[in-house]
Amino acid sequence: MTGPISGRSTPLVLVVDDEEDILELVKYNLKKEGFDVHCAENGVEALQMAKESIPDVVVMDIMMPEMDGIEASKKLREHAKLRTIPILMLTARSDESDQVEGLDAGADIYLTKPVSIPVLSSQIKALLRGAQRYDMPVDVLRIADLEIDRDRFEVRKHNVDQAIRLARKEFELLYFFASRPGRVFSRQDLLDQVWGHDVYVVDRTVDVHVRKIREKIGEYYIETVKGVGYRFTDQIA
Amino acid sequence: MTGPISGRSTPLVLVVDDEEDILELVKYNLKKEGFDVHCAENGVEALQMAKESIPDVVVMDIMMPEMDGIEASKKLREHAKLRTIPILMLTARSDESDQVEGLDAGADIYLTKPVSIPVLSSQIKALLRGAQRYDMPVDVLRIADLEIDRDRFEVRKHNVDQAIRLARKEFELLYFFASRPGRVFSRQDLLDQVWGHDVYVVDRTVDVHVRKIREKIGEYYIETVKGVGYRFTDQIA
DNA sequence: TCGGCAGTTGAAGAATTAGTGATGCGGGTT
DNA sequence: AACCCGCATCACTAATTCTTCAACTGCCGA
Repeated sequence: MTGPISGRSTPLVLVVDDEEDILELVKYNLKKEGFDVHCAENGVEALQMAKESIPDVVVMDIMMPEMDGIEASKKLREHAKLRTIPILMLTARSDESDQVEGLDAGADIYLTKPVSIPVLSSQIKALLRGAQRYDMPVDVLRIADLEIDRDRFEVRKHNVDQAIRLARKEFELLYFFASRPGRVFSRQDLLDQVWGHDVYVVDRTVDVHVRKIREKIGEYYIETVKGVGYRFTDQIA
Repeated sequence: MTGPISGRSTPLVLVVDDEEDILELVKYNLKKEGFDVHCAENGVEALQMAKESIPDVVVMDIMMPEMDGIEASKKLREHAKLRTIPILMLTARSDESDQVEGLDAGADIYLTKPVSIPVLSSQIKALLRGAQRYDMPVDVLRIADLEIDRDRFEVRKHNVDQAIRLARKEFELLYFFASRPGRVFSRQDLLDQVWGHDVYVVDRTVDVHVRKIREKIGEYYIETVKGVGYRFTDQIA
């Protein structure tokens, strides 16, 4: 299960539909898939609930009494706190112009009913992933001429057959850098993000780890920005 | 038209399909919709192209020779520079398990052929919007023909590929100026605001930093106002 | 044309910041 | 218990940046 951006342990999905049996069906199945689910029966209610407990994704029928899905999307996009919530729109009508209208109103994905639960679930996960692609771990991260292998805690260089083994902290630091090439991070940033907010460590410790990484993989990759911090080189793919 | 995250004026879409007539059709229509379009005929080629000119969205058929869409998605997600690119997957097969597999491999949206151009276009725009919402906010000040990038701590000039690196104080001073174009600051103002109220430094020091900035980015940007101080040019090139 | 401001320039020393080698501590292993 | 490894820290050295100063240049008015 992809973790939600909110920091919740299980992502919260707000499902909005006026047909109660569909609502129940979706709710039941999404819960089984490991989501937390809140429900609303129309746009007004949905907006209300969204404001109270900010969901990670909204799944919404387009045809509803009171306030339809299009209108509700627009309202969601107006609220600063809700603006970034991905919206998945559902409809019985497969009318193409509806679909375009829904998307242009701010929906991220448009699915036509009947929708299968596995598909819905995967789409929701895709939306959640989109919200935090930077943190989505891959087993092998490729950058410059490096393959950074998360499972093995080692780094391979192109045209070098011997894999390079890094210590845990060295690896985590390198992985963090390599996921965000070109960006400069202060020592404190790095301590907060790689070591953890609550850890008290002298900031020059970062230097020492950077040195060890450089010793092992080469000087080239991590650059010093004097007076500011370090960055992973942006040169060359 | 939604602006791309890359900073390009028109979003670049990479379309990947092995059927050449479909490729042409999609290309033609997306261009008409205002996108820039690159094409590839299989996963290998797509990966190659993506690395060369990083697209804002990838539209990919799932069934392809050489390397299929699923595999290509996974590879894209492995590359640090490509992993945040949204992927829209297309397929002739409406097989549900394919769809789930595609999404779980890292696609963001899954559409079944035949797909209408307006829908495709709206989905692409939705993806671009989504990427803008989620991607790390970039802290870039654009002025004149400069991009002053605080995340990367460097300055880029339009039509110059080599980024310019300034020392910390130079950068801070330039950023201060560029945030307030046209306004004149006395040396003392600058010392107070950039160096800090409590710092005791001779005011001629400012001159030296201005000189170094001019050496690095060009004479044009910071003007001398005799008897008063300096200012960032008003005229936007 | 000759000072005289005011800004520019080059160079040198001071100050700040990063790199380096070594040390100590602990946890896990042999 | 002795050892190895990973990690944090420190003291020292090296490198870069910042500041200062003084000489220089160009413009303006007397």
